[in-house]
Formats: sequence, C-alpha cells, structure tokens
Amino acid sequence: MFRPVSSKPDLVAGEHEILALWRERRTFARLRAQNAGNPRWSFLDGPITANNPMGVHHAWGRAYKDLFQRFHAMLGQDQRYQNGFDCQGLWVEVNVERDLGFTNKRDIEDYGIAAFVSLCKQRVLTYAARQTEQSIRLGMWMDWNDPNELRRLRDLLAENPAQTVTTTSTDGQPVTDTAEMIVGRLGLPETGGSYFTFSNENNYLIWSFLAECHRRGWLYKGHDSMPWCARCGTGISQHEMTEGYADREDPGLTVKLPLLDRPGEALLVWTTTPWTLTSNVAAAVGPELRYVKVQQGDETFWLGRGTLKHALAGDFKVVEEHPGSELAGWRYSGPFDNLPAVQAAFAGAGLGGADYEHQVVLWDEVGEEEGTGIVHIAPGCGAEDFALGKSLGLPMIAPLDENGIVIPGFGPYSGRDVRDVMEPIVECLKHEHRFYRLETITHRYPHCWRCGTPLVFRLVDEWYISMGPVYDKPRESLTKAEVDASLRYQIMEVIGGIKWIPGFGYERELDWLLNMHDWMISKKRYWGLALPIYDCTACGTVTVVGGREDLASRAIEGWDQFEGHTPHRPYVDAVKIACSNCGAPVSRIRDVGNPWLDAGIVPFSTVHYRSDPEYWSRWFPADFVTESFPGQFRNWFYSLLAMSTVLRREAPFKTLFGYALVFGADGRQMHKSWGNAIEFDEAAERMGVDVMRWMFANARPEDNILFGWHAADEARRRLLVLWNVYSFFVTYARLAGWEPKRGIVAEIREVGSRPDAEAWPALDRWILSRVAGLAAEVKEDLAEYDGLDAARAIDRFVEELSTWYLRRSRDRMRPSADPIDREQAFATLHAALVALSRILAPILPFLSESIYQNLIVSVDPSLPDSVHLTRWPDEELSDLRDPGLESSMAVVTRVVDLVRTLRGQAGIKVRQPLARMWIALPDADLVERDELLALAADEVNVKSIELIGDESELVDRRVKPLLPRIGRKLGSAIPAVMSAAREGRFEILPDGSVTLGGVTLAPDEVEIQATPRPGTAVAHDEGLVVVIDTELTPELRAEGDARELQRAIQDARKDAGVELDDEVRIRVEAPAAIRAALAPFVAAVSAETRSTIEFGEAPAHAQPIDLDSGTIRVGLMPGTVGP
RNA sequence: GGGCGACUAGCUCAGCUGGUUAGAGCGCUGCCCUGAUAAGGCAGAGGUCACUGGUUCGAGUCCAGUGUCGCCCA
Repeated sequence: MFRPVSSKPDLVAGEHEILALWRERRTFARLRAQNAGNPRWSFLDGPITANNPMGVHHAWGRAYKDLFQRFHAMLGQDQRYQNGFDCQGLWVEVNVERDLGFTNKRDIEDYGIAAFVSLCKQRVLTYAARQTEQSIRLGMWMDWNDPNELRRLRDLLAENPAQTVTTTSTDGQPVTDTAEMIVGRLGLPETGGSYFTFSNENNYLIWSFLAECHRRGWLYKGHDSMPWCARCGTGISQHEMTEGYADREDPGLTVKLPLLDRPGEALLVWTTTPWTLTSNVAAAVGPELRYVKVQQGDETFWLGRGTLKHALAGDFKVVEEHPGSELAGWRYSGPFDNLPAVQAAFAGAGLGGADYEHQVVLWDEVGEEEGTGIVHIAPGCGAEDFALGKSLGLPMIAPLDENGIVIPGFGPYSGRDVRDVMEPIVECLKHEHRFYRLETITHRYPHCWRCGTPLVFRLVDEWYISMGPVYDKPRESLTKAEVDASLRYQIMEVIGGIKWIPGFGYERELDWLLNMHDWMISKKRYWGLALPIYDCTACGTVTVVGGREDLASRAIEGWDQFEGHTPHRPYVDAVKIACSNCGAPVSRIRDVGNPWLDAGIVPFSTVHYRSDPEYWSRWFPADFVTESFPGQFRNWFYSLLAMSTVLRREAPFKTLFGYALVFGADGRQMHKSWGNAIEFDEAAERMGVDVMRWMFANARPEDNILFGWHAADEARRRLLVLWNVYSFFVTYARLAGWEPKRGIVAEIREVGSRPDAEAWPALDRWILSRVAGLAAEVKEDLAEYDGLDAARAIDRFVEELSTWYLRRSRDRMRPSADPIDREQAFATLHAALVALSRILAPILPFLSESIYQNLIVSVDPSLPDSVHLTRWPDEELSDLRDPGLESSMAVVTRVVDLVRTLRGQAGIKVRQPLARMWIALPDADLVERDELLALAADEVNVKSIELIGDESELVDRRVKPLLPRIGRKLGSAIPAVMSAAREGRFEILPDGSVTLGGVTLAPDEVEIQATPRPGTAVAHDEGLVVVIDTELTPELRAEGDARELQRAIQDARKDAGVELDDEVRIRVEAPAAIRAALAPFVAAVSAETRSTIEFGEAPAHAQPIDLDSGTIRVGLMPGTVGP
C-alpha cells in the first residue's frame, strides 16, 4: 500500500529524509558499482576555492554538474565523480592574515612562514569540509570525503604535522603517514575523495610542466612595469587586473615644465599620480593634435588646443599654434633633476652614450579628453609609459620597493610610503615655481582584487610563460614553423575542436588568446606552488626542476630539512642545487606560482598522468567541463588549454558549457549590505534545494540569473502542480486499495489486455504517449546539455497531466467509478508518474526520489530501490508513442477552449448542460473520433457533438496559402494572392488546387480551413469552428440545478471538514416546484456526494443557493459525522 | 578605443532555418470550474519587438549604423 501523502508537502523535510535514505542504503555507491566497467562519460570538475562557505552562485554550476552526471549515470555510463578543491593562493592568505590581524608581509615573516602555511592548509580543510556538507545537501553525488575526517586531519595537522596518522580512504582502506603527508596525499588514488590542488602530485606535476616550458625556451624572467598591490606586496597579473576597477578620487595635478630652448615658456603636464613625477623621463604629445602657446599673466605655457577650456585656470590669450609633430625633441627641465636616482638613470643613457635629457616625444595615444594634451611619461611607473619608453629606448626610473616604500636615491622622499609623498612633492613644486594647479578628480582606477588597496605600478622581476608572437596575418596563412613557435596559435588550433556552449564562447576565447600577454606565473607570496626555478646569481643560468626526484638528485644541501614535507615554503626553500652551468649553489627563487597553474594541471594530476598512463588515457580528454563564463576565459579555461597544449597539444575536454552569473532579485550583484544576498544554507532550508535546482534548470545559461524569494515561490508553485497530481493519485489509489502488480509497462499491458477490459481508453493511451515522447525529448535535450529545453518540456507535460489528463480522469478514480475503468486509470496514472519521476531525476533528485519511493519501492521490492538506480526510460516506453493520437488530442483541447469562450460570451455556466454543439474540423478527421469528442463533450457539459462539413450553412471556406512553401516561387505576386485569400476571392478546383490572385496553387500549397459565416455566434481558431446550441429546455435547466445542488452539498461537506468517505445527512429546503424538478436527479447526486438527501426545513446554518428556477437552502444535518 | 552578449507587456522571460494576427508566467480586472482547491480555466487591460537605415513580395527574426546596459580586452 502506498504511504499517504499530504496535499501540502514539506519539501525541505522531505529532502532531509531522502538524504538519510541514500546514506542508509548506500545508494550512490551502488549506482557506481552498477555502472562500473560500462562505457565511460568523463566529467572534469573545475575546482571550487575552499576558502569560504559555498554561495548560491556556486549552487548554480554545481546543480548543472550534478544534473549531467546523474543523467549520464541513467544512461549507464561509468564516471569518476571527483570533486575538486582549489587550495593555494593569495585568496586563502588574505583570509588567514585577516584572522590573525596582520596588515603586511612583515607580519607574516615575523609569525613564521611554516606556521602561516600550516594555517592556510587548515583553512582549506575547514572550508573543504564545509563545502562538502553543503554540496551533499544540494544533492550533489560525488566521491566525497567524510567532512569530519577532513576536520580531524586539520586538527592533527595543527597539533603536530609530523605525528603519524592513519586515515581511511573513501573506499575503506587504511592509509598511514605523517599528518602533513596525509594531507598532501588527499585525492590521490590511495585516499580517494575530492582532489585538492595543494596535493603533492598536483604540485610536482606542475613542476614537470614548467620544466617542459623551460626546455622549449618559453619560460623567462621578465622586467615589467606591473600593477602592484603595496599592501599585499605582490604583483597583480593581467588575469586579475580587471576584477578590481573601481571609481576613486585622486588629485589632478598640473605642473609646469620649463623649456630649455625657449626661455620663459613651459609645458603644462597633468598627472593623477604625483609620486611618479620623481621618475619623469619625457613628455608626450600627439603628432596629429594641435598645440598652442598661451599667455597667462606674465607666464607662457604650451598645451593642447582641445584642452584649453578644462586645463587652464583663469584668463588666457592664445599666441601661437603648431601641430604636435613640431614639438618633438624640445628639451625641458625635469621636475626633480637633482635626485641621485634621476641623475644615475640619465647618465650615459642618451644618444651615442651622452647623458639623456628630458624631451618631448610623439605618441599616438595622447588624447585631449582630460589633462593638458601633454602627457607626463614615467616608464618605471606605468604600464603604457613602460611600453612607450621601451619602444623609444628611454631610461627607466623605478622608485618603489615591493611594499610601496620609495627606495634610496630619491632624496627626502626615500623611505616614505608612496601614499604619503604627494604633499611634500606638491610643496617642493610650489617652492620651485613649477606648481600650476591641484584639483580632485574621480576616475576608474585599478584596485587590488583581494584587499581593495589602490594599485601602483612598479618595475619588477617576474616569471612568465611566453605566449609566442602575434603574427600580422590571417591564421590560415601561417606556416607550420610559425605555429610551432607560438603557443597562442597552438592553443587556437586546439580549441577549434571543442564544442562551445553557448557558441560565442569560442569567439571570446579566440579573442582572448589573440590579445593574451605572456602569462605571469610568479607571485611574491608564501602559500602556493613553490616555483621550481633556480636562477643562478653567479652566472645567470636558469634551472627548472621537473619533480621531487629531480630535486633530490640535484640537491647539494638542505635536503634533510625538506625531507618529509610537502613541496611548500619554507621547507622546500632550504634545498640548494648546483647550477647546471657553473656549479655554484643556487637557491629556489622565493616566488610562489599563480593559482591557475594549480587548477590547469588537473586533467593530468587527478587522473594519474604519470603513475598510470593507461588509466589516464581512459578519462582524458574529458567529455564535459562546465563553469561560469565570466572570468574563466582568462582563468581556468585558459590555464587548462595552455597546459594541455604544452603537454599534449590537444584539448583536455570535448565540450565546454558556460553559464553566467547569479545576481540578486534586484538585478544587482548580491551584497549583504544591500539586503539582496541569500546564503546557500538559508536558501536550502527555506525553499529547498529542488526548488533551487528547478530555478537553475529554467534559467538561460548565457544570461545572468536573478535569484530571489519571489522567483523561488514561482518555481515552487510549478512543482506543487506536480505534487498535487501525485497526491491525488495516492489518495484515491489508497481509497480504492489499488496497487500495481508487476512493474510499470507490464502492469498497463496486463490491465489493458484483460478479456473483460474495454478498449484501453484513448485518454490513457494519450498520456502514456506523451510521457514516452517526453522521455525521448528530454534525453535529446540533456544529451546536448540543454537543461532549459528539458525543463520546459517537463513543465508542459506536467501542465497537461494536471489540467487535462487528471482533470478528465478524476471521476474515473472515485470509489463509485466502474472498477475496470478505474483500474485502467490508476495503472495509467501510476505509469505516467513513475516515468515522470525517472525523467525528473537528474534535475530534481529529491522530489523524484520521494515519488518513486512511494509509487514503486513501497509496493514492489523487486524493482530498483532508488529512482537514481533506474535507467533512462525512453526505450522502455518507446512503443507507447502515438503521434496521431497526440495531435488529435491537441485539437480536442482547442475545442474545449473555444466552447469555454462561447459559454462565457453567452453567460451560460459550464454547470448548465447544453444539448448540442457543432464542430468543423480543420483537417480531414480525428483519430478515434467518437471517444475523443466524448471527452470534450463531457468536459464542457454538452450532451452531443455533431461534425459539420463545408456544406453547412454555419461555415464558409477559407484558403490559407502556405507562405513558407510558395514564398520563394511567387515573389512579388504575394500581396495580391494574400489579399485575395483574405477577401475570399478564390476558386477551389475539383482536384483541390486553388486559383486566386491570378495564380493557381497546388493542393499541398494551401490549407483550406473553415471560418464562421458572418452573423453566426461561433468561435474559431485556425480553421477549427465551434458552435453551441444555447437553447435551454426545462429538462436541461433542471439538470443544471441538480449540479448546482451537488456543488452546494460538496461545499457544505468541505465546510464541515467531513472526510471523503464519510456518509452525511443533507437537508434541502426548496419550493415544491423545484423539488419536483430535482427529483429525477436526487439519487445520482446522493450517490456522488455520499449523502442522504432529505427535503424539509434546513438547519439554521444552511446556505442559500440561487438556482435558475429559484432559491433553495442546503445544510448538513448536525451530529451525522465530522471531526 | 577593440571584442562578445543583451535590449520583446508593469516585472521575469519564450519566439526554430524571415511568412503577414508577437506569446507565456507573475501581477491587475471580470467571469467560470472545483472533494487536486493557497491549484485550474476563459476573457479583458497592457507592446511604435531600443532607435535609424538597408536587403526582401514580406523583418521581432537577416545586414549596417546609433543608443543604453552587462562582461571581457586595451
């Protein structure tokens, strides 16, 4: 017997029950065992940063990941189910620093790098455990570590990393090592579970990748002016730059630069970063721009003509005008020429070894929108300045150290923080009469993406992987040698073979690759990949170590300090190797690696590329990866592609599915302070994860999703429609004591073929055909990674199941219904619901399981005990499909809509029976016409339906030319043809062809439809015409009144809270005439409403009911039944 | 400045390779159905499909340009 089901489900409580059920029955492990050894589907998880609790934006992607994994499991495919955690990098450091109250790198060094790195590992374990719990709550099936075990390892690591620990792998095997090494082995074959990018294997495999890059000459030490966060003490890579733009107020300082060869005249330059004036080298003008000499008081200035209005303060007079090109080469007196650093940089840096002098240079990029049209150039302080300086061979002056302190050689500014030097600089300029004006301006300025500090630019040594040249010609015309020399073109080749969803992803990635600068992989920090680069200070030779064994064999000192540790700072720093060229002892550079290296290597490191190539080749390349598009073009997608191209020159995945961002309900990014943020846990426990998953599946992946409580309510209501059908079924099946006897399809076959069975009703065969079609359609959608189309198809089906199948079948399931027909209805609805639960399973794992448990597991122990252990049902159901029946049924539902419209217009309630209606069908006929029309007649309460043909006086014929078919052929004749068709000027020939508007159209080029003849009260739609007979006989009126009475009794029962199967006594107070008219129907009403109907004086609480023929009062007699 | 995407009803969004009358859900109004009922149906109100131009017999759909927004790059 089915469990009773509430009509108001507690979805959240149900989800927790299902989670417990899965745990108890080890359902996921059994699914894996069931599919083991089958054809594979390889999913590669993009690692989630284990640094904070998971948010609803993570839930979107994770819902997709789980959806497609579950779907492919239902296709019987073997999978790896490995989740990934991103572990290393600045984002973890920043949080640990915040917890400790640190403000800069010196705090970390004082605290101790080993202890700091250990805290970073501990934080990762904390949040990996947390995110694991949250993901399980979301219903995500992965080879999860026990969260408590992750926390235990964290505590053991904190206590003493060297202590010996035994842990249990996810498949139950003991693994023993030191706490530190156990943590370093997480995710490897011996421990199982999620991969952690801080694992030894991940780090060492990146070493071998870097060694390979070095072998090909693509790894180099660069000197660049780069965005730099003085607080974090680190460069910000190009990848990270754009995440940190924000509006900011800065000084806008205008400075006079006296011209050496034009006494009394000065250039006006403008800067928002006064500290860079110490490092001024040149002044740039636009060669095409016009420049003017202006007189202001007793001073004479040069500036761009287009800047006069905003750059000058006060009255002025224009004296001369020249194109910028004529200013080139003018020498001027720099703002801080007496600083030792400036003198040192200029000495011997000019042409032919002479000292360099400040001068005007030409630059196409100069504009007049802001400033003076003359740009202050400090190549050591800005990216564009650096590029210009490099191309012109200008000297470079770099004033800052890594903490943003001005280095020695800058006089009074040395030793001061860059943020504190503006005032003394302005003071000095005033004192030197070089100050013109200081304003405050607001502009977009880059900030550190982690800590929000405004960035500065400084010249630094960093390590890069070369992307290779950009050739100034089309890709098709590149030679093999040119491509071989350029990683970027190799990647472009590789991505051509990838399926990008949505398609524009390919264009974006190509654009990114074409514009990609060399990949900066170093970071001057503590927690991360230890870059295995050994840069010999004696001879300049660079050695890149390719792995732990390589390091061991080269080590000449410090190995004993490193032994037993994971390859992280500070222990790995102790090892020195002999320079491969000069033999001098060389230390590792202190930098750690860019975290995208960590995530990019996972197509290799997580599938045992080095230790088990056979295993690796079975899972590489992945069939599918999915992540949020914004950002990942330049991050994970890029690093995956770059690393795989270097190692294999092939794509690491076949299909990439991208989706957009989760925003708050107001369309803005979620922020706690804006009140539009929803935490994952809150969402899960308030709306339920299936509701969330339904919202996610119904979102267009390429558009941002607006996530809020209202949208969740809407999604929930859709699911409630399904729940209502399910709960109706269970309620009545229990009432009837009905149970399925053998399987799903077998059941309906058996019932349908019994000798005593009437023909299997068309309505039943229709819904079975629909669900079979749905199975096929959703399979096709999900195979194409189209969750949206799948969800829409399901939604349409649920709608039809509820508002047509169930609505039309309710009476059949009542206790009073014909037993054979009732059994057919139960078997059909049961089969449809079970099939639907299986189709829903990937999207709504909990709701579908809940339905399946009750409809199958509670009654048939021989079948799989979880919906997720069943196979996709399309093949099983395929021979139930009947397209002809489906299209005929679609006509019938349109008939019903039209009748409702007509009844509304005529003011005749559906409760009032009508004698007749007439229908003209658009096409020749319906399949199983009589049975289908009976459905319509019953639904709209009409006693008989007559079909009418062309000859009827009720309809005219109309011709609808089929434009897609004739458009091309007819061309400009179309307007005439269409207006002839509209106005009825046509002739239908005996063979079915039609002449109109001067042409003859073949029978298959037109559709001949019925249309109401003017003046008749009919409704029509696409050639379907419906007419109702509005004449009401006394008999019909009485019957309508009887239905009204039935309604009133049911209302009274409901008001009294009477149970469905309770018998009640009803007292009806009515005039004699009405009583007589109702008499023939009393028995039927009485049976239908389970009541004994007495006429007489109604109880005081009885409700008055307006009938067509007068008013009656209907009441439930007290004391009969009820709560 | 360059690339990609979006712009359709008050709100959230569908509209396939162009086909003549642009749809749904939510919200609003009226009516109806109803022992699934905090659901459902019918009808109504609500749209210059961002704008301009082009291609075409025909453009929400294709092309070009403009504007606004978002993301990316410089």
